[in-house]
Amino acid sequence: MASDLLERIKELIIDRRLPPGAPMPSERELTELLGTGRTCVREALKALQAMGIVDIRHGFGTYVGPMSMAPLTEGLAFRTVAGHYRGEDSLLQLLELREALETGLAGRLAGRLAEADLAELDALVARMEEEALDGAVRVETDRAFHAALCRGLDNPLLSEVLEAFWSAYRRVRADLPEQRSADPRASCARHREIVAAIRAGDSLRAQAAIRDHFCNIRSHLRLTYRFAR
Amino acid sequence: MASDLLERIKELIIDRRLPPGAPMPSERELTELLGTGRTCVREALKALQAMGIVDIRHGFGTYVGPMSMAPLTEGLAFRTVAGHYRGEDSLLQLLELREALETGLAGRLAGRLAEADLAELDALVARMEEEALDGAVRVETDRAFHAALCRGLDNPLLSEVLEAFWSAYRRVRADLPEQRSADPRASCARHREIVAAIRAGDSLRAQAAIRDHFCNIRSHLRLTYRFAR
DNA sequence: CTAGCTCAGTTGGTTAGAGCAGCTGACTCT
DNA sequence: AGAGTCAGCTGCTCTAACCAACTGAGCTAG
Repeated sequence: MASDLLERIKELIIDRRLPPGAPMPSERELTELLGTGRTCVREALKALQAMGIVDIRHGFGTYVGPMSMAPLTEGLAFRTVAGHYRGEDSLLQLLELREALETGLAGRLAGRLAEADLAELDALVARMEEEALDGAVRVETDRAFHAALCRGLDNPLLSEVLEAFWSAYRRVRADLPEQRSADPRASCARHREIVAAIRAGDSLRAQAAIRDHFCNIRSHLRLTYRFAR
Repeated sequence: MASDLLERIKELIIDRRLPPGAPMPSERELTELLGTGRTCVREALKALQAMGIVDIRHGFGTYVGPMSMAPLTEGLAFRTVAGHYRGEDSLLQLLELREALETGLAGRLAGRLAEADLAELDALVARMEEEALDGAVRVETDRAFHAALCRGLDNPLLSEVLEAFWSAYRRVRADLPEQRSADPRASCARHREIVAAIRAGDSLRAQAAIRDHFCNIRSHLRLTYRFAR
């Protein structure tokens, strides 16, 4: 009877055309509305929260979630860590996933990026080079670069999914102890080449640059694996 | 106090190296183990279930989940439907996401697919053509084609993510009423071209074929949008 | 009159206890 | 030996009460 509670709450959101950020009925109201106990309502809401559909704020209320892809990060990171500890090359798989997506992106992106976006990418690479001199590139800078890359596509979903993959990768690297980082100088050069290729409108070159970038990361990853076993 | 219950249960899985399918402690045991009420344990488990980390079976027990990307489908489909009803081109975004990923895939796939896989793809296209004569291509056949495509990559994560995107797209199309389907005959030809390009080892041609395929779907989608408004 | 505090009333968070419902396996009766 | 039953696991649902976070109205002190 209360097994399709999740669906019914989803329907409620759809039917009422509730936009992200809109307040949901309170737990007590939902309890009456759906003719079920509060426990079940709460369990359903928790599940919806895990999916990013709903946003629960203690003492304040429940709201329609931002519908971002952020929850993906959670599951993906966990899956990857768990797989890693069981001896799978899950981190490598995650990296390949990102590579496939970004490669496909670069193809469509080349020559279609506004000069403003290109300038921002230039600035980010410049900052990377600065930071590389001080030792290591800040994580935020790298994230900003990848985020700026797909902004030009005008596809929020794509951006968020990529961001989620990136975060998951990052998180897993942070969770796993043994890590050796790549040469930051070489990494900068690769980033610069990516921007150059896109500016030149050379789709093939852009893809090659991305692939090259990932190939480098991958080889370092493999090194890590070898030492870990 | 019980706010990081989720994390603690995840840790439990990691620490005990529980593989997918392994039995979790029962709710009552977890209650004692974590020193908290049963309600909270259940809420946490529900959330974990929504992330695919745990698999709950009534009257049987709770098990470590398959860690598949299937839950992604849920959230993605909902987000897309909700966005659509609010006037966004969310379905188009989802389609572009798939396109970017499959394009990136095709690049790496070309020439690297075993003959056995290619033969299977051939067979699937042949079946499509048969079904096209009877009216419309069965959904299962299309799914099988896309699934077979990435099997050659030996990257389960990639396959699952793609499958999740595909399912979400499919589900949304089914949920939304107004739909006009593409010409099945033309669709078959495009699928055949994709296989041919990959067999030829022509990375560029394979990408073009995929792009072409999606371009066709997209134009039909746009048509649908125009009529819907 | 205003700045700040307090408190009542909202919301979600947590707990305990009871009973329901699905599944398994051993035990019993035919 | 086979079929049916039942005890004992599991998760599911509900109730009722209380805790904790936050808001906003209203009061108080400056």
